Amino acid sequence: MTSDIELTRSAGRRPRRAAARSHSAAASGPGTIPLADSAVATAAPPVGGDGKKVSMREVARLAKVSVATVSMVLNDNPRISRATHMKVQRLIDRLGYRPNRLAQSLSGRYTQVLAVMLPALRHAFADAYFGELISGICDRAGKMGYKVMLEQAKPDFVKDRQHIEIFERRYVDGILALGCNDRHAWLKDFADAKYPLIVVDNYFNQWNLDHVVCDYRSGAEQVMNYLLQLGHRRIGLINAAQEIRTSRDVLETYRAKLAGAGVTPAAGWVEDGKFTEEGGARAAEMILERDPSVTALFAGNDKMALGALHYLDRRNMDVPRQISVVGFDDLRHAAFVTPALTTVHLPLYEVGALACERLIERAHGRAEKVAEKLPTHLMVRESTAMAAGVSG
Amino acid sequence: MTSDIELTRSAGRRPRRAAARSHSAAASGPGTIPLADSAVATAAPPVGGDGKKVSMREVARLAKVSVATVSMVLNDNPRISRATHMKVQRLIDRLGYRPNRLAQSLSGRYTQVLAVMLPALRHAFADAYFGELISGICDRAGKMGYKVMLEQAKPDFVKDRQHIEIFERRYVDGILALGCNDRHAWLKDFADAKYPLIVVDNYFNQWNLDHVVCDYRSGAEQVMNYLLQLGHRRIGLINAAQEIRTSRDVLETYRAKLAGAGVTPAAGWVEDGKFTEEGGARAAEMILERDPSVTALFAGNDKMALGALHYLDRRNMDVPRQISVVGFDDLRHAAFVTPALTTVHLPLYEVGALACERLIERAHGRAEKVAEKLPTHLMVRESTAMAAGVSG
DNA sequence: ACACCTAAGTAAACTGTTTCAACAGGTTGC
DNA sequence: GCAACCTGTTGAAACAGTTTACTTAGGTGT
Repeated sequence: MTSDIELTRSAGRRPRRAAARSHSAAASGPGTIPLADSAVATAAPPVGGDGKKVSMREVARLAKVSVATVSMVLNDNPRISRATHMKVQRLIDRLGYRPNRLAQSLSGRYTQVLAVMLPALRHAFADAYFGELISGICDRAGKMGYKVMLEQAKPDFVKDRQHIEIFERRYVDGILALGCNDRHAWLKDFADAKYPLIVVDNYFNQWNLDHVVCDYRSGAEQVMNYLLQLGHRRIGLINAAQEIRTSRDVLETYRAKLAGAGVTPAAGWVEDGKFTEEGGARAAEMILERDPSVTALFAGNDKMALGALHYLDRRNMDVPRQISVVGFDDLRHAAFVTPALTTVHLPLYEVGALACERLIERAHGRAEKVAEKLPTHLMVRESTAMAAGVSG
Repeated sequence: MTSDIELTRSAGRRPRRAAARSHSAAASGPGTIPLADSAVATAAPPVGGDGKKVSMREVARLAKVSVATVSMVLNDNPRISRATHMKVQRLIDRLGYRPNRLAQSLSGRYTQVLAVMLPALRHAFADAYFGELISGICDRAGKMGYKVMLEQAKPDFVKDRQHIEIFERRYVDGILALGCNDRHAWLKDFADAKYPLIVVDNYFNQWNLDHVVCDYRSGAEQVMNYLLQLGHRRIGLINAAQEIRTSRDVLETYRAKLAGAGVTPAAGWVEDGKFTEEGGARAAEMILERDPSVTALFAGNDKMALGALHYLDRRNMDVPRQISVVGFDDLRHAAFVTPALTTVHLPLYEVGALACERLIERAHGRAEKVAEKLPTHLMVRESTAMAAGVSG
């Protein structure tokens, strides 16, 4: 690459003292080494340390106990007496000793790390939807003593079986899969629950996978009820990615609710908006070109709704007087736009946090399947009004 | 918390075979164990494995070589003969053996993990600015065989010295610090370059820290030159966070350029927009209230510029005919707004990627300080025009 | 007075890899 | 004919912890 620095693991030789420990111990009886020997003498907390990093062995030597005892002190094992515990703990504090997590994980059962798997979209990280989920995940993980690793499910990643490899090579204890859909066949490798994985904000019927989702059906129902109540009958749907189960839920709810109101939706009322602003604008255009009498547009996410608003603004159509627009997500941004967007609030932060917690439980032996559904609610703002021609 | 599952590390007892290896070897000469013994017999690739995870020892035993040899095969050590290399490699493939990364890192020098440190903002992950940086970081890290860990510099995190601890406990090889400012005193712990850290898209004069930044001064110069060329003289600045060096660079450039054009900026022309849409809107309002004759607003980031646009729209002011607006960042969103935002393009993806690469070099022994400045350029779109009263 | 029990602590095995020092066995130099 | 070198391989130490099985000392029960 652009650097000529060696990046191989077999780099720079590290000096290995040949069986030095046992000899020095033999030279003077065990524990006769004076305490002032090392960092103990410094009174101040060892910020930056004296260079050498202390190991459990060092602590044990200075405390005149075995490494097993130090380990047990660290893990609050009740077999250790109050006095020894205090003695060792004090030394730990004084030396600024911190257990090496690699050694702990190697020896123990857990890595205390989770992977967040993002779709291979170029701008997945710059997306407010994923950001909300990740925010919830990171907060909860931190509280539970876990670290979070970022992964992207690129074609190569899956082809190389890396989704399995991060477990086999003991990188992580579990995976939180965001933004996945029916085409992500690699997910079926987790259907047997051999390695813990939780699908976040989507679910699958074809594979038996753990999941934590928002209640998209109920959200869509609230939107449709509300629009129908406002007198809308010719309602367009800007949906997306039919390979996503929750998107299909929205579409099905839309159809069912229209049917329930005695309306047969025209084929032209539904258009794919590809989850983007541009797509949403284009979809709005298509729908209104095919049927200019449509009085409301229901978008499958806020981004597409904003795109639609944008298109309508360009066409000088008055939202909400001429046409109503509803989104889905309730991103921060949605409230801060003209007109402020009526939308379905998804508890994405909570979904992320809960998924994280359940995943950790799973990794620690929880047997029952995880299948949680969190409630959504409608945020009525300024982009919706009575259908034109209906008196309030 | 909400779960009663044990989360301690000292969980479930794992059976330990007592010195079984040496005994079984004694029972029959070394290497006389039949090959069909374990997974070797299966012809198909071991997707999912046979349950037991294979270690290097297992591979060595079946290949009738030492673990040292297997290790050298894995690391392509030239001291291993072609024949042995092939024999061992074939077995590795057949068994689906994957080296344990914890053991590798424990034994070796590097963890092959970097931390991305984000500010403690509730919505840091949902931010397009950070998203771009992280996207660049993750891509480059992946290409260089590194994993990326997410951290948030919350007050507790720093108070507990966790920014040091992630090194001491061998979680990571280095830190990429995003969104930091002069108040982040914890950064000075890295001034001595004891542990590798690179400040991303900001820099410090008070602490000697590695950094990779966009050229904010040059970006601001381009904006000011352009606005002055269009005839603007009464230019408002919506800036933010003066504890950020690059923000001060923008402010200083703004003042210098105005002075160069013989303009003394009124005190009321500069207002803090707090990097948010809401703040940008409020700042625009303040500036225009104090001096309604201002003909252009220059915002320190796109979010604030969008907020300003929004405010101007609400006030029915015509952008760009009545007033011009310029942003800074060039987020995807900026191009997709009415009117499309004229802004300074920051190569955030590239900054992230380069910072990542330099950090890895640093972790691997690079001695020279990292201080890179990437060029920016003006994206002229629809939100700017000749100043009112100036003929084109 | 002896077996039995408990509490507190320890030695050693174990996790899975890297790397060094040593070592056979074969060439080559002189 | 033997010292010197080279090649390929190995045993074991090292990394830094956890956990098990054992030991020792002291206290009870009968």
